[in-house]
Amino acid sequence: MEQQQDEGSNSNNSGMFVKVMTDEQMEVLRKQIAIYATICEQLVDLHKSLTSHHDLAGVRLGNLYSDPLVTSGGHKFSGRQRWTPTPVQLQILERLFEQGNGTPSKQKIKEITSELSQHGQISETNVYNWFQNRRARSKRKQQVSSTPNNGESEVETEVESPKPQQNSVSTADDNMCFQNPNVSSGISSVDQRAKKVEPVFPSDASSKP
Amino acid sequence: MEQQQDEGSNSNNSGMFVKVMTDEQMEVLRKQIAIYATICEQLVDLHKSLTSHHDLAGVRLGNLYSDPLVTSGGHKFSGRQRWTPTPVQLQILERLFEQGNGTPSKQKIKEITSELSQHGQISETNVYNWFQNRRARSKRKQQVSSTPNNGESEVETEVESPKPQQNSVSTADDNMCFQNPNVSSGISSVDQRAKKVEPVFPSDASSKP
DNA sequence: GTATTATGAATGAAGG
DNA sequence: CCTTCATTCATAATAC
Repeated sequence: MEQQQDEGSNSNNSGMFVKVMTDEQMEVLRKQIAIYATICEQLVDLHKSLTSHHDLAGVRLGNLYSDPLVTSGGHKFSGRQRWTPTPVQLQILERLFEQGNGTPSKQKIKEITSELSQHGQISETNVYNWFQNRRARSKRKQQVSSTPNNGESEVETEVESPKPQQNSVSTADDNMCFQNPNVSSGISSVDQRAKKVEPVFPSDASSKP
Repeated sequence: MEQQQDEGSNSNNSGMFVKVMTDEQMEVLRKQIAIYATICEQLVDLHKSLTSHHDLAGVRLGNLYSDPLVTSGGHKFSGRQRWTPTPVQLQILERLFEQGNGTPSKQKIKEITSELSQHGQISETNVYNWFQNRRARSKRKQQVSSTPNNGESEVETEVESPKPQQNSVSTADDNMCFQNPNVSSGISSVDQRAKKVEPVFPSDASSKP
């Protein structure tokens, strides 16, 4: 909406069109702008940091790991790579999976881990996860392959799963909460301050681009 | 904050201290504020959406699956079946877990559920499961961390590790990660606009909190 | 380089 | 409680 000179009766002024503000108003206004600027800056920055690599085709998106001990420096992406089995380990694991058909007991896990640690860095969790995933994968594969497939165009079975939650929309000021020290404080303050900003101009600032 | 009718009798101020702006400046200013407001609103909203998932003591955070406003369309939302705590809920839960020394009685569960339902859909079962899982997880973590190795001097010299897998041996219980779905585009635009905003007041509007 | 696939990891829920 | 399953996310690997 185009802002008219609703507030300005100035129109009838002589030549100059001017708005007059008190010093106080001016101060408030300036503060608001500063606050907004700060907020936007922080938020944008945050998002930038969060999205290290731009989105893909719009399907999935990347992510970024924030360093826990950073606290000061910019964004250093200290490695946090997932375990990757060495070929040797993989071989052993595969073999165990075949023979020990689907029963990776806890005790076994320890043994296996010990065994595999001789061939590379590994932890029990890795082994555990590996078996879990392996099994799930196998099962899934079978399911898919065994799907009778009913030559018919498979209809959208899931008609309309209503969203279970997400009702947090209407809540008063349900703000986002981050646990991360860096982020959390930043965001919190931002949010708080955002709330405090009061519009000087009653004109609609709610024109979504 | 109340706005007075400054605009009205802008005429020459008598003894008041006033600042004068041209109409053009006023316009610019208002636009800037509007833009800032919009940006902030969007960003905050965005963050809310992004944090619909959860994470905390764990390692990662969230996800988000739907909502493409930019992506043309024909996008059906995949329904979510299992409960996912909202950030607020998670925060509360974590707190309770810490303080409520590991004994979520049935009665407590009800209370907590009531409390949490204020921040999103939730059921007692969810709370119960959450506590159970949380506990189990903690315990597991401890176990793992308390098992540094097989007592054997770690064979760090993994000769056969063709892959640069510098697996983080640490139990890595603190790492924050945000995921950004299709937000990037939005953010980008926002960012662009933010840059377009030019300061009207050359004065110190840069009071960083 | 980008998009796709494979797979390690996290977690809510169910079973015992 | 503890274990197991199913589902999903994130990322290394790989194809394009």
